[in-house]
Amino acid sequence: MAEQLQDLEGIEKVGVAGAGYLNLYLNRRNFARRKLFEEKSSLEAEEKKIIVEHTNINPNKAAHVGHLRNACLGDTLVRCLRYKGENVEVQNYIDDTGVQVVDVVYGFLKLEKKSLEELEKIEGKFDYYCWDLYTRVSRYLAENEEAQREKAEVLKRIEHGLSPEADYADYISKKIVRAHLATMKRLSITYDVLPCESSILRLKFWDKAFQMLKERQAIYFSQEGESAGCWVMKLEDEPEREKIIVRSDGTVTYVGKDIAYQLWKFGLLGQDFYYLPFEEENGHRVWISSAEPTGYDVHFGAASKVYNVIDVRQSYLQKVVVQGLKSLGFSEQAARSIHFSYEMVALSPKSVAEINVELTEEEKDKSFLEVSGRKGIGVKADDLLDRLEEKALAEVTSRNPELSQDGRRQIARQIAAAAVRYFMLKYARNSLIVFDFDEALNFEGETGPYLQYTAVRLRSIFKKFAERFGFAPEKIISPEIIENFDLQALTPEESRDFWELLVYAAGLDEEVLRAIATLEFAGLAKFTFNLCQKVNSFYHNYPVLAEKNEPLRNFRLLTLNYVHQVICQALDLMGIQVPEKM
RNA sequence: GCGCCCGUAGCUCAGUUGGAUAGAGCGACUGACUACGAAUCAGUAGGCCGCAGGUUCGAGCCCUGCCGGGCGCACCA
Repeated sequence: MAEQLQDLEGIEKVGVAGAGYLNLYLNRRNFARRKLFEEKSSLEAEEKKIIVEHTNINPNKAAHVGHLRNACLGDTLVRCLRYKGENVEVQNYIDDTGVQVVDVVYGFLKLEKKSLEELEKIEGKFDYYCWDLYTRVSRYLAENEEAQREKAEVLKRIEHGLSPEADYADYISKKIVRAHLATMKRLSITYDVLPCESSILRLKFWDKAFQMLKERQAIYFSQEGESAGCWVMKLEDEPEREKIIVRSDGTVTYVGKDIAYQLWKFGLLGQDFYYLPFEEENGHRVWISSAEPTGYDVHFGAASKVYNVIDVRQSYLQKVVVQGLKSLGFSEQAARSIHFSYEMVALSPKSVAEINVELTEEEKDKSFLEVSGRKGIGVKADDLLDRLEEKALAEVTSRNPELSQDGRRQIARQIAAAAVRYFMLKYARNSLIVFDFDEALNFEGETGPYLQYTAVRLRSIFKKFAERFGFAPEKIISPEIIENFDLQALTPEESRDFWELLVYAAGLDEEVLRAIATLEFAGLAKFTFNLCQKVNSFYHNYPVLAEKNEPLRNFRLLTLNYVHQVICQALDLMGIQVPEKM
């Protein structure tokens, strides 16, 4: 085997290592030249169009840490796919007519007895206001059967678009969606389109999907048993189980609507929404669906592959959706419907103690607590970001007192966002995160701020280099440095460290492909962290500015410059910005 | 009851389709700022990889059983 591999391109020699191993030796000079100067990304798109759906927060309360995990994972997937060259559309589904919004509408109508005008006058953070109201309503509904009937009536009126309930739902959900988008913007997360459930209902997407499902006999009308009078779907791998799609009163369940939505995503419904601009910033426009013609000639959906970022608890329902596609004969699309599942974020007892909620005796005994909007158990995303910014601001101020107030605030925002994003990515997706403030507020060790700090210091070296030697690193970056530099002249230690650093840094593309294939970003996070550790150690051991030997000095600068580029690229993929100073 | 997930250092977690001596961070302990920024770096200690079988030349990883924890299995979303 060793002999046959002898002629491989870029391979210097092949050695038999024993124990069944072959060692391949790279032609080092060629490898270095290719990595440092020639090779750009060799990745290429494979899909016509990819839809990534993430965030999907019920628009009835503030976003919490669990939602942050979803959005960070989804946005990082989007960034990785785009880096690979894919055409990606980001969707954030808005369940603006669902029971959670109805609860809050009911709360405003019955508990608060507020008119729409009064509602508009509420001061402070509206999403926070609703957070509290939602827990009050939930408690009230649980204790009051008559209220549940009243709420059911409100739900029906909203679904049919009747005033005033539907106006409340529209006002509340839109206002809260704006709050969510503002929260996500703090983390550099944006969307292309916001498809609304209200649009799906009014444009009768479901009716069309229902027709298709009936025609293909993907669902059938149950005559007996518990599901009598319902339209149900049988599960392929669990034939004894059936899932109700249409209730006996003729209304469609959430899964049914989701099947219609999934069909639309693949362009299989033969119908599209209308769209209105919802927000715009830096030339990027976020569109929202509408049930009425709007005059805008824009279209979304019709993808060749779809990722749904939804927590693991919905695995079963996602399976039903995929089965729906399959039963309709769209096996290709079914195979390209990817449920990107991840475990939830729970709270440590210590964190719960900080958020002022009452716990039952049973809850007090647990080692962690599930986030619950109904019970008001959760760390709000904006609260977490505020605390991080406050801490970061204090740190920045003590280190860079000469910077302006605005400048320091800007940096603190970037650091806070980095801390959150890295925190959400560093864990494997099927590992449960037990959220703890002390851990999340840490800026040292394996954290986002550490990565930023590494990049900032590298930049600082480049800046000082330019000041001292009169030219920027870019000026001396040329293949000649490698061609003319005698790699053999390096000490054995530096040679070893240099090659290790270079080969490691060169692995970014491979890491991104792996992340996409496994939908696992913990590896990418780890890769970036390890690279930062290596380069920190490297420049600690091998100074640039103090080096008297000019070729060696330039060679080191070149090395750091390359690694800096890779780190910045990796950080960008994770949605982490690099501050000027910190 | 059935299905899915987790169990690796005191704590939080990695461990690449089974591969060479199981790795990080935090915490603990030692060192390094008159220095390209100490949010850093160098080092020390700390492991029956939940338990028991099995497959394999080789298992933290695959199979079976058990123990412990979590989540699903709505005419809720």
